[in-house]
Amino acid sequence: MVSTSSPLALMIRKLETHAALDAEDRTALLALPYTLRTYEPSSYLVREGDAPEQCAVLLSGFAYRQKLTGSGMRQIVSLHIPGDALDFQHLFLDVADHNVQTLTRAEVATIPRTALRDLARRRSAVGHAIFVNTLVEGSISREWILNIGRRDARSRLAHFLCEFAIRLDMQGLTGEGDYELPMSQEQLGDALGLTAVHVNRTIKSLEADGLISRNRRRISFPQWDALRELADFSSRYLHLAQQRI
Amino acid sequence: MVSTSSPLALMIRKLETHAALDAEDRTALLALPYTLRTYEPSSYLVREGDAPEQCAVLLSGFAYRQKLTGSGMRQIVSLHIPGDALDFQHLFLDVADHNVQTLTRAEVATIPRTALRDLARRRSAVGHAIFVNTLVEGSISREWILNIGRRDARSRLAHFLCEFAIRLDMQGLTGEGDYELPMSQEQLGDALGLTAVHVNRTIKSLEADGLISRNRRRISFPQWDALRELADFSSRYLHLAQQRI
DNA sequence: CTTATAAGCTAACTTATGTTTGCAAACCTA
DNA sequence: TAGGTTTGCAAACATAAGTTAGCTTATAAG
Repeated sequence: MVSTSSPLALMIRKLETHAALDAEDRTALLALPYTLRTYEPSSYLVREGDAPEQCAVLLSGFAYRQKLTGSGMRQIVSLHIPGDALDFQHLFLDVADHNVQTLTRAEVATIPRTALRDLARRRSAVGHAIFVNTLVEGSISREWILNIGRRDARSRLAHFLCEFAIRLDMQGLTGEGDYELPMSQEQLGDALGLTAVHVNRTIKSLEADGLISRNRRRISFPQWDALRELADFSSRYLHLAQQRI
Repeated sequence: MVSTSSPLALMIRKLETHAALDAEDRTALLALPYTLRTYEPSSYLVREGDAPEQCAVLLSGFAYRQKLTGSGMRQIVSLHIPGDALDFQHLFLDVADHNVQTLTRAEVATIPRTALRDLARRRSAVGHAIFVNTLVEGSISREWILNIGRRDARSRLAHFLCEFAIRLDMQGLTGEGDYELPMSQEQLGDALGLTAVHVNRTIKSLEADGLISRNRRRISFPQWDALRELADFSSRYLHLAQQRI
């Protein structure tokens, strides 16, 4: 497996959940130049309209993509956990169409996009892995559209929580069966297309039904199957079992 | 430019809006094996759970991607116009995570995914063009999440109409400044996360304000700038000016 | 031409979600 | 310890959007 000594190891692990890489691919990825930096909560990593020359990879902490309406309303369009690449878009798109912001304090490795682009071209398995990663992100976006467009607040929140828990599990970032949800109810609202007030109501309602249980932002799922049922959650869209070609 | 004699010419035109292809790339694309078929309205081209071996390209007519909730509610997650590839996802993802359905009668070319995959690997400009196409689709998904999550019905519908008109224009499919909107109000609702009744109210409201004008499904925009303003529409997310590398 | 069907339209009513506001607990930072 | 700031919580109220249902107008089929 991958050496855990390099900060990029987690990104490689993520890429390998959807595509096969051989030893040379991994070596080449580990040989990529990068710079490490720690960001405070709410720091911008990418701003809409920017022409980023770097690709950011999240090593620890959480981040999200976000867009703003002309009148200043915020919509979080994706949530990212350690190991996620935040910037594969900008390998080939020249202008950022959304903002990327840290949720918590976060360590980020930035790779010059030319280096990554060259590697993707040189080693087709790497290019393939990046492409598949992008496709899976696209699938998640489609599920979010469904979730926001057609599920009521309870199911919508439940679905979000299921996705969050499962993605953490897949990256091996899970604790004792409870999860630190790293966002305020305001931010949850921004992710779900709801107001903070209604998120609060909805959390309370799930809690009252025994579907979640929590202590500050630490949350656990005493009736996982019931929650999953309410959420109408199927993990197909995460493509976890993607055959590695 | 591209010969218009081949049915695949329109797909090539689409790919070239975001990436440069040389003569050899075009020749190779035109040499792809394909079968032509005409589908009736509402035909399924891909079903969630399928493992498609073909890539579908829309030559004429309209189509959409769609997901269903456990309780049977439908959400349209993207809309497609002639020239759009409906299936680049399935070049590298093995199981479909959504349904693809025709909106109108439609001509579709299907290409064996192995052939396209090989070509993408052999000619990196083609692979690049496909990747960029996918990235732009991802950007559109993010804008839809914002649209559905944070804009009210009037802006949401206006935004949808702006996108539709501009995308048709870009593909050169536009008439005299009016557009045939190929969907029922029910389907519009499914695309916008609204009910058909509310779509009707909202259309009427835009019409009463003189922002749109229509005759059956033929629609025109007597005050384009005002509509665009209401829609909070910026075309950045369509990446129309994407530099062709 | 007649009928059947789907699409558009409208109205009355219900409800989920948004808005505003205030307060209290937790958290930071000095 | 104090003071400011963010977050969570709650209640009262407002409203956008959903629901149901019926009626009209196109379009298609016989």
